[in-house]
Amino acid sequence: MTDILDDLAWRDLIAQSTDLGELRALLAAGPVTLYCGFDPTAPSLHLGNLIQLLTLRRFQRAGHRPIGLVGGATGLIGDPSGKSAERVLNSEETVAGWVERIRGQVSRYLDFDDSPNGALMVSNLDWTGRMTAIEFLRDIGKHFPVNRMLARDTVKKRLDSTGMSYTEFSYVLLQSMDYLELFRRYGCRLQTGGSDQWGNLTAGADLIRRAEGETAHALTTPLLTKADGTKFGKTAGGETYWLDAELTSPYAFYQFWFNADDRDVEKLLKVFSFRTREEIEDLIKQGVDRPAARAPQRALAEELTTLVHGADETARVVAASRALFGQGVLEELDERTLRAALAEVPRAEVPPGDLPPVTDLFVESGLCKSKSEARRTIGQGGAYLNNAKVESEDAVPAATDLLHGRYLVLRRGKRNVGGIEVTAG
RNA sequence: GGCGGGUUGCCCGAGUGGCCAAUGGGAGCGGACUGUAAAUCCGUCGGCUUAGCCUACCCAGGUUCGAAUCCUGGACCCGCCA
Repeated sequence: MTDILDDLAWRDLIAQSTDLGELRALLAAGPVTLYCGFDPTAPSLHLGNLIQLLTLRRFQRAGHRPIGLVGGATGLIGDPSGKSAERVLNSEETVAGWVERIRGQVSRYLDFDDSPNGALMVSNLDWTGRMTAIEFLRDIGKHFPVNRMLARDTVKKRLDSTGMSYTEFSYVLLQSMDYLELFRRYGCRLQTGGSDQWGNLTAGADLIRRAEGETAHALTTPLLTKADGTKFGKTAGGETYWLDAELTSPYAFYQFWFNADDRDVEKLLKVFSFRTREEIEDLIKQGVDRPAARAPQRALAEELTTLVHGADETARVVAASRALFGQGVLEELDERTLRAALAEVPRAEVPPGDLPPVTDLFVESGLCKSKSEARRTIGQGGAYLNNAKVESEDAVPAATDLLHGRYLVLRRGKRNVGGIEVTAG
């Protein structure tokens, strides 16, 4: 088996770490218990969190025991790391709801069994909830010199600008206490996270050394950036790609990977794929040799969509993508697949009877913002009805155009697909 | 408090009485296009019942046949001086 640290290094997944040599020796000596925390700051985790989830999974596959921690307590406080201004506190009920959802998401990527490296799930509310303020201040607070806390980057930046409440100032104590608690309960000796978490991770390792006189490690992954300069995991408009099918449809999720820039695909495969180094290098080569085949993008999209949404869902979105982009013959699609495909794209319903003009349908489906835009698109030859170019601005679909008696597939340009369904009447 | 400059379409920014739905750049969108990629080039880029009409250049009034452009009042922003 390849060394887990070598593998992570090859994948460019190591940004900062405490003593790497020591960590390597520790990992070689036997199963190591490690953890990564996920704060409930939204109803779902997103692509950025996925890197951390997969890192835990990689360690588990290498024979180590991962602990997924959900921040039932820390989510109530708000991590100031990387934030330029104080955050608004979420209500306890809201956070509690998010904790449950995120717990389910984290579980999905780890294997829970009775083996020595079976995963664990915890919430830090388990040990902070019962703690008194006096205990916290005496047992934990005593180990944190204020002068050192003030020197932390996160704090310094905020003191120079908008300031920071005592609540957020204390955040690092809670997260450090989590590490100490997991060290005591499970012998946890490694905490992973994104590079913005470096301060929090090392603070936890420090606390373990002060309180227990033992060495614990921290390892961070670099922040991913895209070749075009936009933030990884965000749409052009800044919208986030979520792991929850309700928030980001599996279709959109699949399309995100499929559309990956050639310049980014190698990086993405290394970071997200569980394929071996040889397989990944082979895919990259295929991409270079025959870019038109989009082999690396396709492999990446299918692997990640399967991982996050399951094989059935992936089969559906692959079929939907092929059909909607004109590679399959729409008329040959069975109704179930067509309906599933259209469920993934912007669409509208129209009442039975005479169909409205194509321009109206483009607006109603959300493909165009106004009728002028729809007319313009048709004039520029970029409008398609059932994969056939719309030739006239006055075009009106006929009843015979309806697929399975009730569906129309609209497309704007090469990539934007929309659907129309005639409501049952 | 005094003096001066500014506020234009998604963003930046030109426009000092009719030729202004408003130059130019960016973003976006369509096409060329081989690939649902990038780059490049071309086109497009307020709305509508589209030979026309409606709404728009910070807000409210006014002058004028006609105002983004002139006048009056107001709001906000920015410099310089106290």
